[in-house]
Amino acid sequence: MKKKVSLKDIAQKVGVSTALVSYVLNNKNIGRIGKEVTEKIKDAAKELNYRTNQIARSLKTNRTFIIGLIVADISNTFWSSLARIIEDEAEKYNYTVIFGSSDENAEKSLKLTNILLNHQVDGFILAPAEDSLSQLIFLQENEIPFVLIDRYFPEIKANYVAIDNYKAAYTLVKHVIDKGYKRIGLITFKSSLFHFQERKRGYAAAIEENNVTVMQTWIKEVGINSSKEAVEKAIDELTGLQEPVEVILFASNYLSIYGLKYIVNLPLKVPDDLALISFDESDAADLFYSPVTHIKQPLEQMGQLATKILLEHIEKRLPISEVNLEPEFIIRKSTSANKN
Amino acid sequence: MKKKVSLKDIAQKVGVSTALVSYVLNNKNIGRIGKEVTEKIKDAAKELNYRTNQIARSLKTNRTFIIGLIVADISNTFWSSLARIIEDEAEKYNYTVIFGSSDENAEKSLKLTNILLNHQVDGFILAPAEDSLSQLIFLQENEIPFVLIDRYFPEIKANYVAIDNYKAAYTLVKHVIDKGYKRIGLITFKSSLFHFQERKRGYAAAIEENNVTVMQTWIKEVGINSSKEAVEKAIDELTGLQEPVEVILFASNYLSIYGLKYIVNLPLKVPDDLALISFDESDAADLFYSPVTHIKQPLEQMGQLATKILLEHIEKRLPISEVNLEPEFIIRKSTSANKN
DNA sequence: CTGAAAGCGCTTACAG
DNA sequence: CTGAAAGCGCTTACAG
Repeated sequence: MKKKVSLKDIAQKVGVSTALVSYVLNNKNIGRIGKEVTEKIKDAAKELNYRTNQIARSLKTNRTFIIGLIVADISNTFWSSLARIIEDEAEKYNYTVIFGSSDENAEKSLKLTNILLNHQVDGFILAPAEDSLSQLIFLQENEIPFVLIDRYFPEIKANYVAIDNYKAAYTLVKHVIDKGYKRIGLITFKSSLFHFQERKRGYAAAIEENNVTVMQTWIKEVGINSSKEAVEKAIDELTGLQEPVEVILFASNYLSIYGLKYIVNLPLKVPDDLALISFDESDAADLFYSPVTHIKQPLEQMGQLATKILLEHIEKRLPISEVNLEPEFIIRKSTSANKN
Repeated sequence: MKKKVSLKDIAQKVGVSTALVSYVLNNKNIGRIGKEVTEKIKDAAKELNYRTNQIARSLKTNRTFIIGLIVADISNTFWSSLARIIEDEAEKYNYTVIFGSSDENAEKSLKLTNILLNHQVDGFILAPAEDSLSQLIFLQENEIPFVLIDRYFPEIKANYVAIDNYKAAYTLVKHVIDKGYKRIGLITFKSSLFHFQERKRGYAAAIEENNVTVMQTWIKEVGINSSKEAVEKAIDELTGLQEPVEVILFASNYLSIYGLKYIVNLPLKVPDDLALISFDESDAADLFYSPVTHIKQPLEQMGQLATKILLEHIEKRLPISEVNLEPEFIIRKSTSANKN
């Protein structure tokens, strides 16, 4: 790289101190510095194509205007959509985003957090992995601002933006129960993460409220980084039961995409042989031959609010924001058969 | 934020200079510093939970270990998949990724480039927008390493990793011509970007080679940030011609996703009434009732190579790398009708 | 109204 | 073998 032009270069050219140049270029010269000098400095800056070295500035000001975003996997459309919204919102406040994918792995997320911390990010937007509570506590102890997104940790009081997953799952399952379905399967992740537990709890509550006992064989929990084969196996088992399940609830878009790609090639037909409900929208759910009834999370709001809350907390000490957003419940063809 | 512990804190605690601490913590003390002092310093660092301030280091070393990634839109699965691959590859070399979405807009991309440059990124991986050639020339003049991904600018000699888009389009169209199709429509972007021009050229070449003249009414060019309505209108026009088109080629996944979501609700049936071919894979193309024959770009290779080339160029001056990768041609049901 | 000086937290050439 | 000193490129409290 060519050597860069610094304040000093401008100062020398104009014949003033770097201090003056800094003041002028940062518009901190209101009613202080003579108009002539100001002009000269601005001209020189333009002529030399000066570019402020944000790193030097950050070292002095203790602010980088970078926020760290740690998601499960940036290549998943749920997270990449959120990333885009966060990027746009951050940009409004002149912040830039540096990101990392944790793969739902606490070790990886710790490593990422440390790297981003070394880069002196001003704060984090996080979708923490299982077993990463200690990392959050560490951030709190060090007074580093962060906002949880999509997720919630009941053990600590922290900023978060999410939906009520219990209610969302309950709504989905209640919908099919009202249609007359009894045997309802769940494909979810084997995970202690609160939102997955809540989804399971909501699922079970809706069923039991209807005086049906949830069979353990109805619940399939796949490893959080499972391949599609695990999902396929779960579907086979649920539909191969002595009394096969009449509905399958997918607890995330990741699961439903794998599931739909498998079911599309199965002889059984949706919704007549099997009804489908799912968390999260996806192109797959839209273009499946029987579009899937699902819960659509308000990504726009989630991303924007998370960013806003984070930036406010970076600016000043504020009380914790705990935000539960209302998801959309979208009814499609996959639950349109009549069981009554 | 709490005040951070610095080298000075460790130095004071142990009673040595910060220089010594720096040497020890960076393992630059081989056969230099006494074992005892080394131990003491390392212990103190651990005890105080020292974290090196990457920003201070960068200011001194002129290296941030951050690469700037500018794509068209991180929420598009093509770019987010690439982002993930680049993230993983970069991480192997201890680099982190800071990203931005240009929305195919040269002004926005200029702004992004400047911001990332201010943050002193060590180099860029870029999918430049239309009319942003001057930005690339600027980077070259300033000797800032970059690699183009997915795109190529014939006007300059620069590192790039892409596929041969002419050949890819030709292959797709040749496939349907061999099946007996004559009237083939193209939905692409109104864009001077080289890869889109090449796709159009390959499309036309395959048709004309078959002694058919390409009708101007077969080619629909929508604005590069069009809504889905523009794609829908294009489809209506192509299928509503006096002599309707028998095949539609979508020049990107963005176009085909919108297109498929529309066509799925149309009375005409794929592949019998209309055959479909497309660039890029997608869940939509997979789950469309008649899965779509397409060109699959080797994202893994593209991302990894782009990252490797960039990092090598950051490390040292090297000759330009121009890489054309071989895409996969995937034949599916959408072109399975027999026209002969 | 203007600017010299100190300092942010590192690294490293150099002197001892 | 060890470490004081300079300096990366900024900002800003403070003195004049």
